[in-house]
Amino acid sequence: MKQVAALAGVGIKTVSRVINGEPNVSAATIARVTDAARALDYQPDLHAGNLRRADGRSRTLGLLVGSVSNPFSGAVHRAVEEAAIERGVAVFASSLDDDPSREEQSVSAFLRRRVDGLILTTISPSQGYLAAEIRRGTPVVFVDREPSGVTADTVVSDNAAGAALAVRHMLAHGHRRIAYLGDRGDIQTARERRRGFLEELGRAGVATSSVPVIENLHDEAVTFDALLGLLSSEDPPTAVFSAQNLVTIGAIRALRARDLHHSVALVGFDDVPLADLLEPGVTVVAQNPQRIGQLAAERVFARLDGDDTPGARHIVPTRLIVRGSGEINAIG
Amino acid sequence: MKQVAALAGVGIKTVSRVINGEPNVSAATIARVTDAARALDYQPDLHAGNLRRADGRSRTLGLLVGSVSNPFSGAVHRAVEEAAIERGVAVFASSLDDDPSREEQSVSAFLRRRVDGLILTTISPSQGYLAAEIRRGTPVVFVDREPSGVTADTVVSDNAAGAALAVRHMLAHGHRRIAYLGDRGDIQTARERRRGFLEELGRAGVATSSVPVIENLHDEAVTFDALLGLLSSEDPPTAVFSAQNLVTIGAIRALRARDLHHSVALVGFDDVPLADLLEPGVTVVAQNPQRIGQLAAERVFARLDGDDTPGARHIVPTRLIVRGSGEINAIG
DNA sequence: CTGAAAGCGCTAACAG
DNA sequence: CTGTTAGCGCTTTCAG
Repeated sequence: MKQVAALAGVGIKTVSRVINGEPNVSAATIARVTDAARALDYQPDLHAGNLRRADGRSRTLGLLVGSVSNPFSGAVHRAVEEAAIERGVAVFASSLDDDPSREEQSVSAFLRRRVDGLILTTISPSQGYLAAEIRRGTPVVFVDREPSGVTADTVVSDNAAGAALAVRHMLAHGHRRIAYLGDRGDIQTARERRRGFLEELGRAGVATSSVPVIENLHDEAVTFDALLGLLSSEDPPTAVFSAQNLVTIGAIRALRARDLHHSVALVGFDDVPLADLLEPGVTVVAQNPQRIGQLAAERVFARLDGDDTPGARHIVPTRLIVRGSGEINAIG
Repeated sequence: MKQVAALAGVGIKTVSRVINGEPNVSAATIARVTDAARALDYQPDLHAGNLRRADGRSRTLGLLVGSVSNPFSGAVHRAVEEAAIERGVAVFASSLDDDPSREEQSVSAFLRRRVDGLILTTISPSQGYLAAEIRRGTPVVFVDREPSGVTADTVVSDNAAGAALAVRHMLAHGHRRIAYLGDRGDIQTARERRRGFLEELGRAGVATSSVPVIENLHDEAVTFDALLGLLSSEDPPTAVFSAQNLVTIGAIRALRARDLHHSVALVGFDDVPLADLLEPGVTVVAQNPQRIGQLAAERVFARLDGDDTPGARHIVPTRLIVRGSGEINAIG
């Protein structure tokens, strides 16, 4: 900045004024400063400025998603970035990969870089470590999973309701023996989906004690093996509810391996790419990750703009997409 | 930091020493400072430190990918983050979305935040605007697409060779009339793939002037329409080479809509999720985005560690994955 | 082993 | 309309 001032033959403060578009600078001076800045390829140091700036804003957000390689996370990221870019805000994005140590590590990395707000997918048993930061006024919004130990804005799918919807759909097609294939039990979202699933079965009069429930499935391979085992058991299910993305794919593979994809029903939670091109098409309870990301960003910016209402839960509806695999009727 | 120093009853510099793990502090003092920091939930301001620090490193990278919602970009992002996290470096990730104005805008946002290095996917006709920054010593690595107007490390797939591989495969199955469905012509990578495609056809003695080449396909819908048109033409192709992710998906849909997916061959460039579960399975020339991201990160860190060899091109091989759609023989 | 003073690049407050 | 001075939170340098 000093170099620019020297080259333009003005004071350092005038350069600052031009860079920030402050009033009270003559057009000629503006032009000279602009030229000098361009000539030197000058980029203002945003962080140095924020050190002294009144609002102290870094125009930066920290985003922690489940896994950058999951389409759900990709969509959330995209929506957040979209909203951020409109406000000239940059986004730090990290992957949780369902590793509790990475959660705190990433948050700390964000905080050291003085982000203006945090959008977090979490896995730790408690987010109490964020209480002080939230009290200090940093907007924190939880996405996809509800926090524990702190109160803050939270944006989630209607996990239990969505799972119930899937169950009702399968019940309507005559199924009574529906298996639950779920993600890790330490993931809050997974527990919600299981709850919705079991409660709906209970309401339909199915003895939930006899329902095949397999959890801690976290990738295709593990799910594949687990479902194969279940299909070979004495009393195999006539329908399967797979409560996550990758679990659904693993389930598809297992059903195909046993050539049961046309006789055992399958409904997945969260949409799967190309699901409509498979045979049969994969019926899913689709989430709305765009909306989740968008809402999360909205909440952060509302807080930054002064909203100080208490943190609330925002629930984004899911919807059933019928494609074939969920409409296979129970036999007998 | 002042507060921590006060609470611990030491000087501000001692706090600094403890935070940075510098030697020459007594164990007792370390303990007191650590306790005070924890009590106050103190997070050092990384940027304030870098203002004065000798190396001036922000421990931050800027990453610009094609589109966060494309699995290819997701994989690159993941690989870069993986490598970065090992070194305690955070990653800013932005999406280009093939908008030239966003390219410079994002780079500028990164630079204002004083990232240590840049990993960029580009779309502008020239990256000359980066010349000064590169000269200044900021490591810049281009991924997926080669830059124009500057020399720097570049990590790309062997686009032309991969396209040629696809062509050879289809020629071996008796095809002579192979259509090319490609992405936007202003994308360097797309031009390379077309070149590889046409040159290989030429080598096989096919008159390239008669080859159906459709470009500027950038999403499923446009591709769908374009291929439908081509299939209805007087001399429809017996095989299709789709030179990009989403183009491949659009092509699959079009072939199915005409019920030609078992009679017209299809080979795609870049892998598609669940490609092996479709009927027929989708034969592709797969890229290795993990390797691309990893290599790019390696190059940035090597530069930061002092490597000052001239910028070079790093080519990541592709490989043909045979799944069915590419092995349909030409009729007649 | 520890602290005081100076300064990184910038903006706030005030003076001209 | 423009420049000067102080200070943001930290590290450096140098003195105890």
